[in-house]
Amino acid sequence: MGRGKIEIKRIENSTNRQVTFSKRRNGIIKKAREISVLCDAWVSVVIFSSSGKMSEYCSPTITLPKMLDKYQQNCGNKLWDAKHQNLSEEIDRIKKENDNMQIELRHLKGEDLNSLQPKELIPIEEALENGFRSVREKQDDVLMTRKKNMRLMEEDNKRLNYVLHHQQQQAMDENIRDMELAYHQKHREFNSQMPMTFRVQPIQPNLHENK
Amino acid sequence: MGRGKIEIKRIENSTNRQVTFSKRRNGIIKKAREISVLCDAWVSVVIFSSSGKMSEYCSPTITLPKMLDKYQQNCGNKLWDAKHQNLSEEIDRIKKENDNMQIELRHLKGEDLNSLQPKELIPIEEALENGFRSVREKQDDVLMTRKKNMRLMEEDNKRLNYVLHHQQQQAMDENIRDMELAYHQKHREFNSQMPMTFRVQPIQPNLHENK
DNA sequence: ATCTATTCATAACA
DNA sequence: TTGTTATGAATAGAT
Repeated sequence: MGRGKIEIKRIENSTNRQVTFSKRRNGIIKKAREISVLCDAWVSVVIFSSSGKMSEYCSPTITLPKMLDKYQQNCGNKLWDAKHQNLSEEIDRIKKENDNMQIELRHLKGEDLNSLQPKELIPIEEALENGFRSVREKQDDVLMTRKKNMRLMEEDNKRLNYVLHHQQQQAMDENIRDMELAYHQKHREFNSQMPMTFRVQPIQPNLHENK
Repeated sequence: MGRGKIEIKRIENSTNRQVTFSKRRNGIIKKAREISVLCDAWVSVVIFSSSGKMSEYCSPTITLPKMLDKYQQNCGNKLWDAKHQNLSEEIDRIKKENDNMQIELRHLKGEDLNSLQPKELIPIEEALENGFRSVREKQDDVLMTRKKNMRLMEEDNKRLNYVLHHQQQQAMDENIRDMELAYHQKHREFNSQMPMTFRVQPIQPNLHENK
């Protein structure tokens, strides 16, 4: 069907293959829909293109899971049993792993030691010693770091305090100078309107001027 | 296609419906096979007639279970039944438990401590201390028991030695007595056939008899 | 089932 | 990708 008959074998031209795929996929799904309407049939079609894109059709009034249940009932093929078995096995495996870890943990915590042979205590003791040593080292690290930070902070603090104090001092000094200036200014103004005898003499600041 | 166009709706005539079903079903499966060959596609077709008869097609190189796995991956639909789901959930649960234990174990063994907050080190240290103490106690117990057993064994040994020695002594004494008896007997027989001067005199054992 | 007139699907092309 | 069309395929109805 088409402009020429084609042989049923893989279409080598990738573009052609893609186009043919699209058209034929639509054709199949149309046919599936038709047969399910015309003949009361239950149909499921799942198609993956070579590039992995999925298309599906499933008759209305039924779902794919139900279809597959029916499929299992019918053909006896065990669709999920294999999968099921795998899961069960994995569970067993993990549970065993779990139990072993559980036991190891309990032993490390000093529980159930009576179930052990005296010789088996030795590696546990060693593990505990190693673990303890590591934890202690880590804690020492933390402590050291903390102390170091503390020291740095203290130094920083000291420095800041010093700067702050210095600035305050400076500010105060400036203030005093300003006050002095203002004082002199005022006096000059004041004295100029006063008889000499009433003029107020500066007390301290200018002592050196009189020397 | 056919002697006349048909409307796509349920075919009321049962015979016609059956015939049409057969023909179209073959058509679909043929098409499915063709597209899978022509286009490298993976196709699964499952068809149930209204009377419940099943037909299927699945691309070669793939099985229906695999198709369904792929289907699940693609569309996220849960095809598996509840039982299956439960298993999956249990696996997840156990795996998480496993991971937690794994981490705890590593921490107790002094590994991966850098991933912890300093505060988190404390309970670990305590656990290690407790564990260590328990193991030591257990070892002490073992030692004590061993010493005690040793002592008991030694005492037992001593006792046994004593008993053994005693028995040996007794046995020897009895032996000697027997020998003496035998000796006397023999001498009596012997001496009775001998001149007096040749008679052998008992040496030690009977010294006290001569006193 | 088999046949065949007809409709349909689609390969090649645009 | 979409549409067109010549052609082969599918199939409805008859046998």
